[in-house]
Amino acid sequence: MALDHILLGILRTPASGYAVKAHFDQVFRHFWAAELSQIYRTLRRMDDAGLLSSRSESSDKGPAKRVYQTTARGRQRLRLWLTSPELGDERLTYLSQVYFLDESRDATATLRFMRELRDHFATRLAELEAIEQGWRADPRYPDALPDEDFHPQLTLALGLKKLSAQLAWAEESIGRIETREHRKEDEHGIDA
Amino acid sequence: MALDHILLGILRTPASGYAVKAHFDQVFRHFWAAELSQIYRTLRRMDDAGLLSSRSESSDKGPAKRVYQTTARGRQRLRLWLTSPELGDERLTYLSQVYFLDESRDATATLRFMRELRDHFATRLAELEAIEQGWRADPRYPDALPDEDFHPQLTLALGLKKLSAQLAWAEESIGRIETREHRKEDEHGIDA
DNA sequence: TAGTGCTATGGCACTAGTCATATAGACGCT
DNA sequence: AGCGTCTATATGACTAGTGCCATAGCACTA
Repeated sequence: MALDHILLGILRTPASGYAVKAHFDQVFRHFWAAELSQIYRTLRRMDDAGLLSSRSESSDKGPAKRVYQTTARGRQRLRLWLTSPELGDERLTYLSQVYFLDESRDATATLRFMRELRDHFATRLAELEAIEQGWRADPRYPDALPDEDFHPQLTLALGLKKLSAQLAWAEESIGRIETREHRKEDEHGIDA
Repeated sequence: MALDHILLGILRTPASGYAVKAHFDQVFRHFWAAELSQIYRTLRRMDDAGLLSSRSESSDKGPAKRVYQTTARGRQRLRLWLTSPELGDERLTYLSQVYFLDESRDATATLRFMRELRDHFATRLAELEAIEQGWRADPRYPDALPDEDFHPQLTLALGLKKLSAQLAWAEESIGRIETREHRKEDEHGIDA
């Protein structure tokens, strides 16, 4: 039910399904993803349920769009959702891969895997840092921002911290794996 | 398809569906969760597909169990999966809640939310640290561990780093929110 | 011997989400 | 006129996963 509530939050300012998708891709990218098909279906369902209202509006650059907005009941529902954190289990596929990495006996393959991970984290971190740079232009950044900007800024802060941790871990791990490999080679040399 | 491959990894040593569930709850808890119903259906499907083999075995503490084991084809499939990291989008429900936290106008509610988050992270971190303590008993910890223990240890290392980052973020955020509230009160005092 | 709890498997209804595809208006390009 | 691209909405088939429930063996104990 998370997507439902996220839409209630976004649509406090009116937008079309298409625009909402853009919002996900740009703003929510680092903690939530959603497909258009899923968005449209959910919007329709929540409109029927009276949590969103909609009106048709002509677009200047395409066909008519359906603009949704959170209703009073929707806002009520949103506030209820915000009373307590939802802490579902995280699913980190790449970590389960790391867990079994001994199966690929080849150390080169293991290192390639870990370097790919590291590069991914580095790229994502750079993206978030670019966003942060944009924020810094505001003299009120970070703690004097108005409430509606302060909280998004908090999510950015965690994104930066987490990605830094992940990147540091990847780099350390690569170093540790390399050291292990060298030691194995040395031992092999002594054995031979 | 991640669960499929995780099962291929786990079942390199034979186990029943019930035992696999215990494995998830204990060892994989911090990066993957799975329900019994899902596990049983997946095991059955992969047995049919020839990626797992199974045999019936009597149990010393309950009814007969079906013991599964990864086949040669299954191992092949597992190795293929390990060639490149799967970096799907993370979905952090609590972060989307934080994003909209300005909606609950009440600062007390916001702080309660963040403190609940902090407590959760602290608990989870303590759990992982307890597991780490167990590992430390081994004189080979951490870098001289054999491959099959070294890689699980890497996943634990990331878990610790990430949770530390999350905990630090939660504590900083609480401090920042409190400071904002005090400033608001002061301003209100001056206004009045 | 009845109850409780753990071991063990599995079905059913449901929800969330993906991927492919269809339709169509507006605009610019060739 | 036709083509590509962006805007815009939507459906159908499919996959992954949850939550609830049914069944049942076995051990312990009150």
